[in-house]
Amino acid sequence: MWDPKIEKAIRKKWYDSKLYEFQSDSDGYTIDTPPPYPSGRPWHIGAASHYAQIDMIARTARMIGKNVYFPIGIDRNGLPVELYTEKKHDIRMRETERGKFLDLCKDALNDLEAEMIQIMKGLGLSCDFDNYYRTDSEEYRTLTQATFIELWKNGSIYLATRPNNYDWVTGTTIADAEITYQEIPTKLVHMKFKIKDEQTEIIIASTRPELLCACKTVIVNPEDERYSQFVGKKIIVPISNQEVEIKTHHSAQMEFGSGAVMVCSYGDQNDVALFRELNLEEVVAIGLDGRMTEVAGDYTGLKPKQARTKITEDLENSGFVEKIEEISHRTPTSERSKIPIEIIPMEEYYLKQKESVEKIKDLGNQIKFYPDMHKQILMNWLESISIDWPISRRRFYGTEIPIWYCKKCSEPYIPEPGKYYRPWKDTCPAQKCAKCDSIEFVGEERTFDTWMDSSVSPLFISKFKKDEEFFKRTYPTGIRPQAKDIVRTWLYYTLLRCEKLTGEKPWSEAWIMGYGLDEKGMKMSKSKGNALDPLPIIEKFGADTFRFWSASEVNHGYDFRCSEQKIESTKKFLSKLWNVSRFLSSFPTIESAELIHTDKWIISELGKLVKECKKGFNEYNFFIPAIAIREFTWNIFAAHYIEMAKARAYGINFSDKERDAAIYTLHKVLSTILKLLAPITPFITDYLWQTLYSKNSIHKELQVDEELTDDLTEYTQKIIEFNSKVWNEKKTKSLSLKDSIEMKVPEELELVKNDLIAMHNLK
RNA sequence: GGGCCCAUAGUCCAGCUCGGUUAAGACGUCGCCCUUACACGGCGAAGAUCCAGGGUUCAAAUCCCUGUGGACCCA
Repeated sequence: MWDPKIEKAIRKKWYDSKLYEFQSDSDGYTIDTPPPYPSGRPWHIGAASHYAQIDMIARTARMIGKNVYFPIGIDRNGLPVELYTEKKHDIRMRETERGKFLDLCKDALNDLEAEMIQIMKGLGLSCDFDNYYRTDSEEYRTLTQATFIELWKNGSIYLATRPNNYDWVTGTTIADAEITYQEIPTKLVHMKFKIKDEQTEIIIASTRPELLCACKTVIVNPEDERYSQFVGKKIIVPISNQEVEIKTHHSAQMEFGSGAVMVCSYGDQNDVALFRELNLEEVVAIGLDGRMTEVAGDYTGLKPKQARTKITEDLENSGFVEKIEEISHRTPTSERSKIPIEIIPMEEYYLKQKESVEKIKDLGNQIKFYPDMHKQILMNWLESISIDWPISRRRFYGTEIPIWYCKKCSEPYIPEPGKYYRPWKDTCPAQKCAKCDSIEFVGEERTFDTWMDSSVSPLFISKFKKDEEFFKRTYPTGIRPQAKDIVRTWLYYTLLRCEKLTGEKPWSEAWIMGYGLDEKGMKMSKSKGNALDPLPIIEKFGADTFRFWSASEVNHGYDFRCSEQKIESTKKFLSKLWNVSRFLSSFPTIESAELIHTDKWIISELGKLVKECKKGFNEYNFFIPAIAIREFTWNIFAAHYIEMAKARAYGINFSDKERDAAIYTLHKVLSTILKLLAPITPFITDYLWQTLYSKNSIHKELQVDEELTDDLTEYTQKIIEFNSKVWNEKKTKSLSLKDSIEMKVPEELELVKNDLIAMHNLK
């Protein structure tokens, strides 16, 4: 029986002999492997499946003769490790000395990373573990900073104070791409606003009454006749008592609430747009600590949620409330901390992206997507880009923004690219300010959005600005494999950065995989508690079982369900393959033979299989070969051909020539199956290959090609039907399968008659 | 509100591009069976109004339209 414990020794042999080494001095096929983030156990089973499939891409490419450059990195920048470290040591980042905090993060990452690499090796990945990179290494961060410096110099980056998405739990700005929307139950408060100098009231509904103090106007739809008489008049905001003008704007929906909308800085992105468009004076009602500022009067210091409760009570007590509705509101929340974000004006660094949208569309169209439908995710995202990308973060564990400012005149100093800078602790490389000659500088304390690091991965692996010759040979790289959910972030930002820096696409192909879902079809996540830990599953059933499950479970590009039971049952196929091989191992291999019709029949079915597999390999869709191989091996080769050829292979009542033909064909078919399976299940195929056919690894072989043969596949159905008929007949008559029976082979099977007679012991 | 994908046996999934087979396979269930590779097996059985309605057609799971339900993305 196939024992997955053997995998360990096989793996060791591969890695020790540098079987998958890339020849860096000649042209290669480069995989822009996603550097996984070591966020701790359990590693997502969907991710494990994802990396297993990326490895199949590499192996497929090697088997068609490509010199595969398959680097692997670990993404180590960003928020998750900071939160992990805070929790682990029960400390607060901002209350800890920065250097010490960074050290603690680094230690945590090293532990998590070691475990992650063990899992990846366990999966049998054929990437270059000896030279794995880290996105927080001096070398990588130097590149991130150098690309920033270049973009700063060519004017692609600027500082601006704008209303930004602010996550007050983690204390940092976040990009639109880091926002997720959640339906959250909330109260829609219908408030009475009094028109100045009149005895009339207007009802205004809002989910954010705590922002009354930041209300600068009330808008109604220009078409809305109910309010036309009030347009231009002053209205008095309850509680805060400021007077604001009623204006018309098409964004006021007549059907929502009363049709009149209060505009505050800032309840949502529409407010932001209105403040800009109507040139309203911004009021900062919520501070960086996530609490109401002094403009909130009695509510100063409260968190928005508390202030909302309190102000709602006060409004009710003062008779300003008409009614309160319970509604479900689509609320923007931070992808990281899961809390509703606030929109707060802050100064941040921006990378221009609006101007690049058309160029990125072009690049996107130059790239072949597998599957093609997922290109649409990128195109949809490009359509919705409305502001530039805020790239600075008020966090510690990230690549530092390499800028110093003159203490006296605030002139920025940008260092030379090519070195790693830490302005929060390093002294400024400049002697004096270029503008005012002052000699004192203040280092920038902020770090980059981690996508600033990840988005240069194709440049890093192709040695951009480091090895010109290698870069020219390697870039644009071959393929970017990645998951569907980070198209709008990783894929998009990489296109943006690489376009700006090289003017070219970063890869020729993009391969987009779906998500791993739980048994019920829900997205798996640690927080929901439905995440499956891949490690014990791989240990229990072996990497090949896991890999074959991954390939055979679902068509490429679609989301897939994960269940341990399904993975376990996949193991049966490997056992089948093992037993077939065990049977064949009792026969010698034969160079050539004169085939009879039964042999030619299975060879033509084999040809069909090869063709089908090639189709799948060409699209890097391993579902196609996995399903086809299983079907062929189990239900045609083992069930029918082996049984038909068995007597002949043993040489019972057949000539030596006929015997040799059977043996030759058996080995021909099995060795082909092994090669076709090699990219999917590299362990068992290599083991069997070396046991039966060669001293060398199967992973040094080229993939089989179709051979031109007579097409006898029309017999397949007839053979299956006849065999079934005989088995049924014996069953009805309570005969054992080896018992003799009187049945006539139909004329249409005349060509394979002798094998059928021997197989069924026909009279 | 817009986009995208999906809907086929208890479960997963193929077939749909290019209309015509008895709608394939796997898992699970149920019978029978040790047949010199394999009981992690073999043989066999049950199990599908192909989401609904309409249209095109001699013929629709497949093409078109309209719904319904689900997933994801965006506003």
